[in-house]
Amino acid sequence: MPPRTPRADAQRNRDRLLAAAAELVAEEGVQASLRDVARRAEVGLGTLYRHFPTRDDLLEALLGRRFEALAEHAERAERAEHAGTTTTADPERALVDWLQEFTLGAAAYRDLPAALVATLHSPDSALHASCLRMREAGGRLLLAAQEAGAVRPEVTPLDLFALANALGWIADQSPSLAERREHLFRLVWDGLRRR
Amino acid sequence: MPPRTPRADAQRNRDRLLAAAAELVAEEGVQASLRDVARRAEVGLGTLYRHFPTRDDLLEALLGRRFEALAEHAERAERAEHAGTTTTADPERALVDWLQEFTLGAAAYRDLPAALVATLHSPDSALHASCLRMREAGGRLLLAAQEAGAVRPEVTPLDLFALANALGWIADQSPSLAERREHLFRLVWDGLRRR
DNA sequence: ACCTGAACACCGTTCAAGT
DNA sequence: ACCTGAACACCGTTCAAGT
Repeated sequence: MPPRTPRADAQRNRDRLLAAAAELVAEEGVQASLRDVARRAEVGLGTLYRHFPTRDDLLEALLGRRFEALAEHAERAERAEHAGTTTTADPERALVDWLQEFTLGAAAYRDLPAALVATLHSPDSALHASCLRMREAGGRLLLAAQEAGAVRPEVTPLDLFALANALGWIADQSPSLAERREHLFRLVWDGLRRR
Repeated sequence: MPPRTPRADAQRNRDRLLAAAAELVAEEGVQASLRDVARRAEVGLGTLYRHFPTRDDLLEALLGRRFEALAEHAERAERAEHAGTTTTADPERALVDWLQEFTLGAAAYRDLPAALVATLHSPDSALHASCLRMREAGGRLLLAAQEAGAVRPEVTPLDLFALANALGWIADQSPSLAERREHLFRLVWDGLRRR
């Protein structure tokens, strides 16, 4: 038998929890109180744990679509490069554009970068899969840019992941640093380019 | 009258608290439980708050010397450059060396970088003064390196502070990134150099 | 199947009571 | 002058009891 559709009240509670979490996490960051989420959703605390046994499960529900979109973005750029015949495919440009968007996504909420990096060593996290897919898609864009001679050969996909998260982390730590996000991005990016 | 020497038991408690905090913060990072610190010091919880009203007061007590030393390091290098007559003063080298040490100091404990960056907007923090002195000393080393044509003119002291903290943050987030600390430092540093 | 909230073991912070 | 620990208002997580 195919999976049954969930009971109507369960589905409703799940929706309410996600809406409440989206608000609260946007306001207070990844560390927002789960009790507050349940309260705002007007749902019992146990109900939250039933739907999202772990904080990472909740975050994955909030961010999954965005991360999938980022992976697809990279995969699309990759295919465009392979198909590049008449038009000059520009692997460097493709990587920069993607990296900018990735940096924004990795810092969608305050303290999200730390959660994403933690994912590296906890394969059971609900965020692990979508995070890995993004890293791999970005890694292939990196390789193309390196083969085109635009990026230093000793840069690894992990370096990219680390630096993008670090840039997102900085910007979320202080308003005066948030202003300098693009400037800092350019400085770091220039460190990755072949000279 | 000059300030009286503290009562012997008060001095003893302060020492015990600092010793316990040094251990615990080294083990668990800046967020270590203050209750645990008091317990390990075998001291009442109120005693901890009397000596260190704020977590930042405790951290300043733990790190003050180290930060002062870093500021002095930069100031020494600065004076050496001014006095540079026969020997070739090397402002770039002086800045890199200092920045390496600064990056290590800013990440002396897990999550310390976040506390230091927070200092930017909270002038009442106990960490503010020593942090500011470091930033200013580093800023003068930066200026010298820029005047020597070694570093891009659009890099600010705040950029330096932000990037050093970001590098320290990365290294403390995951063992596999800690291994790449020097490599990442070189990549970022090369982004700051004039090309 | 699913929901609820009390219960447990923790926090940070304050403050009345002691010496 | 300094120390102590109970008290308060919060957490995250679990689980017996309900529908």
